[in-house]
Amino acid sequence: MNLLEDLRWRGLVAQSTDEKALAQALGKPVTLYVGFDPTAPSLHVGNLVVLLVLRRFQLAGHNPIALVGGATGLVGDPSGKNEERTLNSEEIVGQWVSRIHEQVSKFLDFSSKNNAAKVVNNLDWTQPLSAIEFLRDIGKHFSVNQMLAKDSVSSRLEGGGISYTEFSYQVLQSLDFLELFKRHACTLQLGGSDQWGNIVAGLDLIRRVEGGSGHALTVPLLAKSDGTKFGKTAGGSVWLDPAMTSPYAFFQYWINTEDRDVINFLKVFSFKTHQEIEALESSHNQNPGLREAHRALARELTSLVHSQDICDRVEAASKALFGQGELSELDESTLESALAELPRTTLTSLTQIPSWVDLLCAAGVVESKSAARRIIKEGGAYLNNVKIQGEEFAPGASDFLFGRFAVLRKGKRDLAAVEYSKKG
RNA sequence: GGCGGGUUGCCCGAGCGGCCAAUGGGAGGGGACUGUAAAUCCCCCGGCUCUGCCUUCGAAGGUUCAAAUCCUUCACCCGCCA
Repeated sequence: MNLLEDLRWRGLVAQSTDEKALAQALGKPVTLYVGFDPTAPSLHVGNLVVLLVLRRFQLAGHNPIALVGGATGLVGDPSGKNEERTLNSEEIVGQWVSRIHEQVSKFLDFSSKNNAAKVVNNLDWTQPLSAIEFLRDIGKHFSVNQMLAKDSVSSRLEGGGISYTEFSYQVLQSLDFLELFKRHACTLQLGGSDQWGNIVAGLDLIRRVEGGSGHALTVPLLAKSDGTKFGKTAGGSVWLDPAMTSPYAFFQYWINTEDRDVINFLKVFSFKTHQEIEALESSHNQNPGLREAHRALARELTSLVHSQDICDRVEAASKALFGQGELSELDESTLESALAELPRTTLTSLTQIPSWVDLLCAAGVVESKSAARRIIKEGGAYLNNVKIQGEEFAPGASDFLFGRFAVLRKGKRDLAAVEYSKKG
């Protein structure tokens, strides 16, 4: 099975230019790119879909380029947005560029002899361009009529309006493709399906300027079966940066995947073979409660994004905290390392323990005292896995396991730790 | 530049002088049932020193015993005209 067939099997092909020509071109190594605009300090799991497709291409022997949009990030892509975005400062975008550059690099191989990866920044060729050059040399190749016809633009003309800035975005992205075509003989651009218009605009530009041809391949936007957005939790996006989404939370996100999505997610995110995935599928169908497929998914992604080591720790914590046994039956060091993965607060005294309400609040399990009271009243507050109803409850020194730890829980799976430590 | 319409809680969207912390839906949260799943049912969903008080309805002023609701100015958005 070749790469394209594999991608199709995984449900990773939304649209492509001439399929036969593309299949033929992929017969030998091609250079391809994917762009990531710095719209946040970190990539999130949604970005991972395309990034991992890029990795699949590299594994299949092709030359991957990850483009970080230092320029396009300053302008703002209207695709998929129904409102104009507020611009971020150059300083901020610059910081994000370097963080994303670093992040993207973790998924590609730069030391390969034959097809080492590259990371580029489109600011490098966009920055030196003067307005006049841009309008004469690039702009002349674009027909406003065609630009207006693009979904990203036309939907905005009907709805929230669009600025000249965002309207120009497709020109910048086209320029990127052209530059990479010229500099690195890059002939294929990958992207999410919302990028189709921008990608083919680039192909047009290459044809007009260089008389060259290339290919476009888009990846479907990943949807969950319940129709909600993939990659979001109550707290927001699931980020790849461990400082923004803890590895523990990251692992839990995957573990909590809905049953009907789990096999699909394995296909999309995992590098397991078809046989391995099919085996997980049948075991999942036989005994979904065992969550083998979920576990495999969580484990593979956590070790890929964080590390094997971190994954092991986090998984151990997950098992300990959600195990059937009593928390007090865990030994001290197991409990300690499990709690290390949770959000935590420290108390410096066991004689003046905050009230039950304050403790939940301080641990960050709830956002406010009102929320704490509400959750207590509803029977959703637990101390060391024991439901505590009644806000007058006063936690005492004896509630600290080993004299050191209290485990707070809201609902089924939202945990936090309180640690007693003299040092503070 | 002119005229008209709009800006409400996380989102959509009612309200058009007191009965408004503000109808309804969605998202979200909790409980029950399960498997740290889904579906279903029930409940909750601004904050606090919580039978009360405080801060919210684009911003700032004003009228009034009383304003999300009326007036003035400003900002932004949308439409039509120039």
